[in-house]
Amino acid sequence: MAFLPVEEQIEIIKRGTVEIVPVEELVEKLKKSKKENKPLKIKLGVDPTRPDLHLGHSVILRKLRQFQDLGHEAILIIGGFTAMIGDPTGRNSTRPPLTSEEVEENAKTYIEQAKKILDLEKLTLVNNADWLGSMSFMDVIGLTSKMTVARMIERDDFSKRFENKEAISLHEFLYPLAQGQDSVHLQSDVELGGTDQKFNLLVGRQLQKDSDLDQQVCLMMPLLVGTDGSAKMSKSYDNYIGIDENPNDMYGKSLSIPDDLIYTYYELVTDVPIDELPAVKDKAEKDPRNAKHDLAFTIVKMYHGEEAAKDARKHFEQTVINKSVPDDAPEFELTAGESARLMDVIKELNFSPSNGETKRLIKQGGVSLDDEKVEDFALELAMKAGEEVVLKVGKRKFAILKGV
RNA sequence: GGGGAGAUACCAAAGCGGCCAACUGGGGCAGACUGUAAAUCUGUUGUCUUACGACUUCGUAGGUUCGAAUCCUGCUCUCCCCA
Repeated sequence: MAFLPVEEQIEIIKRGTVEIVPVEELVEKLKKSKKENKPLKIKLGVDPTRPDLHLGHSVILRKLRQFQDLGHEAILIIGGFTAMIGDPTGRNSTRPPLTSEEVEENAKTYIEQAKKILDLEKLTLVNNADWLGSMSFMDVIGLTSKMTVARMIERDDFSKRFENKEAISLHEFLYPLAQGQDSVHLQSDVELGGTDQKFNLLVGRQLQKDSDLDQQVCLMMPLLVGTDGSAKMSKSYDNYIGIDENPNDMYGKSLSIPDDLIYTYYELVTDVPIDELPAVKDKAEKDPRNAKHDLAFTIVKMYHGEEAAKDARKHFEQTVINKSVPDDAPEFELTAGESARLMDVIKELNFSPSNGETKRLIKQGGVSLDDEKVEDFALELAMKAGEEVVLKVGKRKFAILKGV
């Protein structure tokens, strides 16, 4: 395929990026690639430790996809070997290493989800255990000689852990080197990573130079702030929107982001064309309510299709705005004439993890039957045949109880 | 190799023989409010039990005691200082 003019490529590549080091080299590489009609090798390494992808991961995967669409070669590295070390980046404690079986299993799940974003047909998929695993101890020592202790411990995450008197295992120092070695092996032209990966990406550049290779350009994407509006999106902070999540949750969670993140989300996680972004920004400021609903709709549509997005919008309007029963509330059958404890019904519906929790909910007015708050937690239900009662637990758990 | 400090619920962090299911903050959940699953305010936050209460929990295994998160011993792990 013919490559787009370099300026146009750059414009697409720059969308949402925080930093490209050095950008001039990227321009040169793109020029050369176009001239020789040879795609660039774009590297992205992923750690198969947490296989649940969310919008935060999508930021960088989408960037990789954009390179694919521009005709370049996307190389996704499953960090099979590095996962057995554990990336210390941004961590305040040592990661537990994985076994190779776990890695394989996680990698499968990862790809299963990543295919929603990447073009698998055109993707080069590799596992760094294939080359890192066969290095000799001597090779490893050779690698370590290229890095100084001072450089390692001046890194934020290490120095913080050091100051906080937390453990840093020696093997964690090898992580950036291993990642850099990937770049040497693949002879990558560009490596993608979050801003927190800057150090690791730069090590790749250095190691390539030491091996007399062309140096990769490092492209850093911002870390997407999660739905809480403060910390980066992460499963452990529970402020994430998973790309595999059901449409209703996806829609609702998207709406829960603070208003000032609306534009950022449009820019980083949606396909809204670049030339429409200014208008979107304007709308986000002037009409945040609708801008956010549009955003939520767009996100659900991307991962579940238009129909699902419409349904999700409807569900949200029904449950949250009108506080009424959603169409998709599950039904729960009760034998007519027999009494059943409400607490048990709630437990069977999985609406509450324990009876203690259920009591608390009831005490606080969080449970209602046909819009009437339940006050007695020992309530016994006795349904007549054909009777229907709407049970609401908490903010958004609904069920239709049916007498059978 | 030597010396010292520490391990508490989802996280952080008090408690240091009974009043401790364990202060406090964060998080979570609920109620009110709201364009919102945002913000704010209030309440709540081990399991079982209608309730009285019972049971499990303070790194781990034992021990002392009427009684232990709190005292003693072994073990595991972590941190600091010196070499």
